[in-house]
Amino acid sequence: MENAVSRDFMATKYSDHVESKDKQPRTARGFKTKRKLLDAAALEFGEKGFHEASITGITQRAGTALGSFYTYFDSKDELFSALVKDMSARVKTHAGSAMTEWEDALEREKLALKAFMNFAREHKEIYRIIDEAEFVDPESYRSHYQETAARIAERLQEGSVTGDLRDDLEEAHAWAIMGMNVFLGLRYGIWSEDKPAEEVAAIANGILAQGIAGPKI
Amino acid sequence: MENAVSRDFMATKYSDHVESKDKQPRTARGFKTKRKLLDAAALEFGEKGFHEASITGITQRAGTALGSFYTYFDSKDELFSALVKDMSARVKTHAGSAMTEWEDALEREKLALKAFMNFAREHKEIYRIIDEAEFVDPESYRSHYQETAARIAERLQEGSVTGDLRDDLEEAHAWAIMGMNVFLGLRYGIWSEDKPAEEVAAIANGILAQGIAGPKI
DNA sequence: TTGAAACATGAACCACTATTCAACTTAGAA
DNA sequence: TTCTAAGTTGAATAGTGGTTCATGTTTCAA
Repeated sequence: MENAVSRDFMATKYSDHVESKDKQPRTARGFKTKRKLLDAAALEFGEKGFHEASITGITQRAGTALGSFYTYFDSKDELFSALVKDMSARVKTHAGSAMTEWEDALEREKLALKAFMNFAREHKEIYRIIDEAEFVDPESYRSHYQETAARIAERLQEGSVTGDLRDDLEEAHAWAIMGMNVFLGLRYGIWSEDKPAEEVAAIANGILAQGIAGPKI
Repeated sequence: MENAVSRDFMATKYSDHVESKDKQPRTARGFKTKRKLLDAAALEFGEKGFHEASITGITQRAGTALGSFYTYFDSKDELFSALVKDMSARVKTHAGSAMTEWEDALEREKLALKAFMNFAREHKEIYRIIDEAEFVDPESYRSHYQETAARIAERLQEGSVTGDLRDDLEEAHAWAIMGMNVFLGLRYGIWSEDKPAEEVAAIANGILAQGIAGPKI
């Protein structure tokens, strides 16, 4: 991001990915338009999915002309890809900022899930866009989950060091936890909100704390 | 399925869903052609995904004329939907038949995961088709996971009764377990097979058995 | 103030592919 | 064997929507 002009107008939201050269806006007006397109696209993709979404729909939502889209993006795919990378970063940021205060490693995981669930509820379109990336932009999808798992694995590692957690935890444990979180997010964040995030997080945490086995005799 | 003619020719694989009237084959030749189309479609959708897949590609793989497709299916969507429902049933059947012999509820869950992982490895296209249903045929997708979760919940219930499991398990626990399984299946079944199914299943089972907390002091 | 670079506009273009259909072939019951 | 329903065929149709581009407008540094 070498362009120093009007840096203030860069969306804090959408500035973290590498963009194709020559399509960067250079004036305040340009940044504003690009931002409108990005926001509109998130809505359009979130509501309709990649294939049902149309550039026309996006530009209409954004209140710009059809052609303006191509002033800032090379193609529909490129836009989607940019969006996925950005959403991935936002999920990461949000979860990270929710895990600042915790007593032990288990509590930290509980906070992570709760944050994820609330984020999913507030941004259902993000959930859908990342999920659809499995088919539209597989590379980004893979990166998203690999990186997420890596962050979880790191936390587990730290928990092992402090003694909060077992010391034989590995990548697969991280994937298992991530899977729990994602599916609970889908069921109780996206599909329905019939159970408080706190409660869902408590249930998942219960599994991590002691498993589901019956009391030993 | 009221048609009694040539019932022998019905694919055991693809006969479990309700089909649109008037498109059923009535002769041996017809059943054979429909079967070829279904198999070809599973491959085509599995490889390319719904939107990249084409009817032309499907009929070419099947070795039939383009028009023959519409002798048996109303549309591309209808075919996909039929496929999803069938694959869902196959996953269910496969998992069920793998859980016949077990000592306790936890072992049963381990068998379920191992069966699922092996199934995913052998039928990667099924995994992808069901996953893509989230966007192409949301109803079927929802049903698939709701029903899967319901079966898990039932097993948990039984485990509670026998005392193998805690007695406060509910739907959310089933979803958590399902999420674990699905993500482990994705990571160690579809993306890579670098870890034996047995080992992955053991890890997940370890979580269910005792959680991931460190030894109490 | 001014002129060149940015940006905006939307009609037209174009490639792609799901679906239709009318002519033709095959199966199998009577 | 015969005749009709079932099945096959692939060229033609039709609708869609991503992308281009020539033209007009706005911005802002000099």
